[in-house]
Amino acid sequence: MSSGLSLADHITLELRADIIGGRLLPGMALVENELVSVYNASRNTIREALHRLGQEGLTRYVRNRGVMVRRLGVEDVRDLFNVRRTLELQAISASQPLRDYQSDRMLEALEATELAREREDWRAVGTHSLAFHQHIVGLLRSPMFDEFFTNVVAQLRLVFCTAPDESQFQAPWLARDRQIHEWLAEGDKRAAEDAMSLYLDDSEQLLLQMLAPISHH
Amino acid sequence: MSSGLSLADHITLELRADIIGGRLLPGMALVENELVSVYNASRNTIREALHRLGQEGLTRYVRNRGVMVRRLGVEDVRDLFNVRRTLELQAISASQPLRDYQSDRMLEALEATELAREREDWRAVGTHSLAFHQHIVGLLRSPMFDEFFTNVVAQLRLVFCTAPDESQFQAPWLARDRQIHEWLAEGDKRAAEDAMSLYLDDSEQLLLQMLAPISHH
DNA sequence: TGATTGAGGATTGTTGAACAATTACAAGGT
DNA sequence: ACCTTGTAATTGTTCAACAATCCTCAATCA
Repeated sequence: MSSGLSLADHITLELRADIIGGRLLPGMALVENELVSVYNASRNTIREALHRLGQEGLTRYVRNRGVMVRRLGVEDVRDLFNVRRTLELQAISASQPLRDYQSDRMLEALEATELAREREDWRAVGTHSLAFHQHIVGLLRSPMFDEFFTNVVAQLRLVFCTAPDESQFQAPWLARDRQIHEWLAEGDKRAAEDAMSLYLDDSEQLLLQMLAPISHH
Repeated sequence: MSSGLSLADHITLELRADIIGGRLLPGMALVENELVSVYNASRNTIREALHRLGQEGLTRYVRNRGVMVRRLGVEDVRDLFNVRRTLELQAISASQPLRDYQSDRMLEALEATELAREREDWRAVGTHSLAFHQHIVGLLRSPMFDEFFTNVVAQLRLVFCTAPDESQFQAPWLARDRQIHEWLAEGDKRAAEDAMSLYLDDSEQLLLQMLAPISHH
């Protein structure tokens, strides 16, 4: 067990995977005692993990009432896309010509998206597509933004959990991602930026109207 | 003690204030047992507070070795200013005409800076000047960015702790802040953006050359 | 009926002590 | 000088207990 990670780290990891993977749905309560028996850890360790998830924005914390998987609303999604627009568009417009390893990492993400689509694993499609966008933000070369955007991505995946599967292939997201990468690789930042801007608008629109029916608290 | 805040919250608050206020200097070890006797709290509670500060980037955590006040280096400062440039310049260039309450909040911060300068409280000068810049970021109207930038500001204040006091008044920062506000209030975003860009460049330059001598270790 | 109140139970907040695991440091042998 | 080794200090984790708070739901009263 000398994995270099503390037990609380492991539990945080597993809980995060369960939330992001949709096995723990928004609104579900995370009761300390239950988790104690599930993970065979002490309450203190569990608490540490829960607090951490709270700071990542994956859970909601109410004093004396505990932790529940966060339920993201219309306002939250708007904020998330404000952040995406600011960071992703800035990353493109301020980017130097793509280095090989940067382009390669993006291509890997796009390939993985393609594979996931072929086996109709829509959750994985979302995951890998977001990985592509994380690499876009990586163009800013800022460790702080990288870490911050990791949380943004996690919260977006949480929104996807609320979504019915079909909505994933309503639009050719993958093709648009590829197009953006293409333009970036060619050095046509203007085209890439415009495409990304439209992409984000459409994506936000889709999520918002998917969330609208669930607006009654 | 029904302050609505948990004990761990209080201790986190006090520790953060001590770090940012320069009473705990970068490199100092935060030993759990010492804090237990200082704050009359149990180790678990202390640990919770320490972990939280770590996630804010104010402390460094090494497994099995504990927590120490973070020592920010040249790379960290460069990252911090990358972030500042991205957010503050974008906030200005994408801003709507200033609402009264927005302008008022900025003016309050500038007045407070002025007062602090008159009583030669250089730490307070830095604090209130940074509050002005936090309000700039507030123009983005993004709760996520607001929270994120709060951490950025905290880390910058940590850098100031390393600095000798004199460096605070080498340049007329306050006048430049005022000028930026002026241009913003008049709606001249271009001028405000350019001034802010220069401001950030100079500020980064100053901090970097102040940090250069301490680059060993 | 309908609103209020008030146990009782469940859950979190906090403590204190204990032990294992890891690290730092110094003493001693080669 | 270099390598062991042992001891102390510190963190990692567990456990059990109790206080504080909140929720539920039934009993009470207008």
